[in-house]
Amino acid sequence: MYALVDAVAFYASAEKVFDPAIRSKPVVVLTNNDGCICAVCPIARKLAIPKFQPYFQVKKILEDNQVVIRSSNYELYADLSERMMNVIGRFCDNQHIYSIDESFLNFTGFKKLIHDWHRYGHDIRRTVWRETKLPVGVGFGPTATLAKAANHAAKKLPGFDGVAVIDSEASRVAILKAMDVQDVWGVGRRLAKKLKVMNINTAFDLAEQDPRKMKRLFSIVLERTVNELRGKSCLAWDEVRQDKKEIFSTRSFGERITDATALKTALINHCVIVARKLRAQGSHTQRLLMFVASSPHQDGYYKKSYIYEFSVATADSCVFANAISEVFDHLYKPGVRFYKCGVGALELSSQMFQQPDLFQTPIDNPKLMKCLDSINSRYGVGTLAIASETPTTRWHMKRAYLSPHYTTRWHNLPKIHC
DNA sequence: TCTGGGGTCCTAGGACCC
DNA sequence: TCTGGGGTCCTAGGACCC
Repeated sequence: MYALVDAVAFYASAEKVFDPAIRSKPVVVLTNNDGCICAVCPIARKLAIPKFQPYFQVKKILEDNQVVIRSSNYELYADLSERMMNVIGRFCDNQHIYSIDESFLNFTGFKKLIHDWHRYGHDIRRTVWRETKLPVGVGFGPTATLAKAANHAAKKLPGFDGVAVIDSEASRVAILKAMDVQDVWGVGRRLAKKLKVMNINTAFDLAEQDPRKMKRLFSIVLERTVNELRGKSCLAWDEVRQDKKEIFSTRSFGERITDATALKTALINHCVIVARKLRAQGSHTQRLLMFVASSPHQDGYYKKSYIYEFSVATADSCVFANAISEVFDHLYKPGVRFYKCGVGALELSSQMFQQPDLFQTPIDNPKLMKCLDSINSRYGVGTLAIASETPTTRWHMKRAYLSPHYTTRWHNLPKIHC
């Protein structure tokens, strides 16, 4: 049995934790740079406020409905996420954190025999609320995809109070029949459109298809999904939590930038993040992609990328930074108003199997990186940084509606007025 | 006069997720 | 005046080689 536990409109709920005054109000949270709406609380959802709509396009609707607006406060969300995951993790010793607000629990071989999954689910919900003031939904199912489907039912279908269980053929059929095919994990807008032309409208319709036929018509990904919906586990536990095959760090700027130094510093910051994530999963790369771009929404769209090939696979921040300095002139173009840039490591391989170069002295310094990582993990990321990371010019993120970092900065501690 | 295979690698863009 | 997220994986199609 699997469970999927996730928070209801996590970012919006997180904003309400330390600000009870807005708990009964409609709240939305914006993406980086206040670009789009990325979280809509249940109260705001009733006002039909669309997710992932550019903010400036719905400004009027938000004002008219007196919706509370918040900029993304990742420092707060990351901290609350960690607390929430710790509480959830107490309910199963095999937990896989899938995203900032979702975690799968695998009860295969669980030490405790659970007779009543409903009750167990409500236990989780109650405990998470009591200890973190975050509302969660819980779904149980014999495969990860069915647990996801149950979780969807728990939160969206009437008659479920935040917990849904698929533990019989009857419950599987009932929940899948009530679920639009587009809400299935792995089926997006485009795929749903094609499926609906074939008269496959609900999750149940999809589950009734021949998996091999779906593979032939669409992809191996959909074949797996169909099998999972039929109760056959295809996303093996260790596959759900497989190492990443590529790792990116990209970001748009709060304001357009034209300055070469600022752009270069931004790229170096991204490559440092990528390098850190690579080391964290024990991977390294021989190919590093770097790109810069102007706004695709405006005329004269400029986009340039470069793939740097190292002679030996590495995850060394300094080596990455040097690579960027080396090829930066190929990317930068004076006069362009840069909107976005990023760095990605492609074709990752395991650090356990490094193939050194016979004729060259090593280009990287794993000991130095290990030292850097342990200092930063102890005293916080950024405590120790490479010199070229430090911004000489400010490029800030636009966050006009930022809430305080209640839990991570002393001067942001919530104050209680008596 | 016209036609013709098979494999690998690369890349941009598509699709999906949160 | 101007504004449009971030991350990962897959695949079709082009280029090139023999």
